Amino acid sequence: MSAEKISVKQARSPESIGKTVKIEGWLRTRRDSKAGFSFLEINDGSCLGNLQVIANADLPNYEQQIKSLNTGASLCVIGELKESGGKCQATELVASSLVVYGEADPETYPLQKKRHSFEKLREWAHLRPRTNTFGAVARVRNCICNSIHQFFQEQEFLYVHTPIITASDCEGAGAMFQVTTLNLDVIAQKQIQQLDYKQDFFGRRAYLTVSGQLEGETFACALGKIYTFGPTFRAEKSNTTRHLAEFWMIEPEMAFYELEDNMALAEAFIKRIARDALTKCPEDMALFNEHIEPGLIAALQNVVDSQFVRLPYTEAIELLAASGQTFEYPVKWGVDLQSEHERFLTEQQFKSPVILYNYPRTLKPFYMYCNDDGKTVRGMDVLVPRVGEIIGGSQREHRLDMLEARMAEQGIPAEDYWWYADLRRFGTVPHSGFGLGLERAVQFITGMTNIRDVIPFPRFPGSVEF
RNA sequence: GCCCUUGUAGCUCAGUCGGUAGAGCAACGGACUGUUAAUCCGUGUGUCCUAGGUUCGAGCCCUAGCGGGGGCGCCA
Repeated sequence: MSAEKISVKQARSPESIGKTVKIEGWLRTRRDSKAGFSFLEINDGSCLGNLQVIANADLPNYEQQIKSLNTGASLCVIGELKESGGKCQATELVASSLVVYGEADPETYPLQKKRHSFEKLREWAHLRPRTNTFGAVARVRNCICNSIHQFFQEQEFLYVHTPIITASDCEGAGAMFQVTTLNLDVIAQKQIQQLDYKQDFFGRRAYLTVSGQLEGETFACALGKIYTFGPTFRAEKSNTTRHLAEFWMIEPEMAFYELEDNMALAEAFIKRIARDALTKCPEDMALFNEHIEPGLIAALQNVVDSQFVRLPYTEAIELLAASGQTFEYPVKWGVDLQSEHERFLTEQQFKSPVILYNYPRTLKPFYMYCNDDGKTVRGMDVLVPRVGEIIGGSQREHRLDMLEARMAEQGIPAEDYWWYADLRRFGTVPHSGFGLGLERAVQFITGMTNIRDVIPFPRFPGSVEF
């Protein structure tokens, strides 16, 4: 028999009725009817829904094998797709042959038909993609990544790969993981006090990157518009629902863009990601809307349709001070905004994404463009409901004298950044960029509350099991 | 790093006043003419996180440690 291999997603479509097909996937549940057949539900990850398979008793391995199949078993089914007699699906596959690739012993297989807590599923990170929610997260995450590339490629941005191992501390964005080939055990045995990094692999100290921004700027200052999309590392011992030690970051960098252009790009970018998730993953988004975050779809549609609020830091402080709210951390000009303040602005005051900009220069790193008032810099943060800061960016300081002054002000050794300063020395241009944390975007789109559940294998303090 | 909370069956949890542990689900066996997290009947299941301590007696009280979750800080 010639049978075309198709996905469960294709097989669930009424257009496939009448075809003889081959389906391969994993069993989710089995229901027997003593009328002499069993219902098998197969999932292959191509979509949220399962394919219902009718396994009749005349199959040669029905009594021996099929009747004792359990959740988790892997199968190959060949048969004809028919219109389903049931109400919950359009199609069903009537098996003419069923091969079991591998069984899943119900005594030891951890996953059940019923739902598990996300906390428990984190202990089975290797099996959790087999569940509805994590399958949906994986598909939406993929959709978001695809949107990101399309969004930039359509506008003639170049995808640039910035290094993962770096010598520069970049922006002081956080504690860094050190990369070394020095033998720590030997060093400990010999009780060496002073390490000679000239003996190390790179001849000096090296780290995992905390941002590709500075390297990205070098390409923007040659090729115009670029973006990076890669892994990023922070050795902070952060224990929250929105921090990871290893995460993925998207960093566009654009020559000839000022802060307003940067804000416009960031807004269009977020809207594009949300719109694509809603239109391309309706089934998965419906699951999140129903089981994870009620009202999610309406809220995202509102994000797509509305204008983001743009609020200078100084006005935000005035607004918070006049709000009548009591905050744990009092607000006054010059202090950094805390989570509670950001949450108030985006969740209560405006009920929409908010772009805060023009921060006090003392709060922000040396590379941000200094405004004429001498007090503020052209930095911006995009805050969204539930997640908080999803994007951080700025117009970059492109005036050499100002950059050097700011480095001195913040105690940054200029000699380490000679190549960065060269961009200002030779053909400097106004330019801007921002960084989007992919996992925070996935949280925002899916409504998942813990960032550890939107990345396949989360890294956080004390955790590298998988 | 700080604060709060939690740890009991494969999973979710209950466990009163300190008297040596029990529900639902899953699993297994059976029933059922098309089911949809099927339904109904029956069966089994324990290092009560670990180590000390108090007590005639500890799942329960005390101390320390370890693990999980949440909040804060750092940020994306």
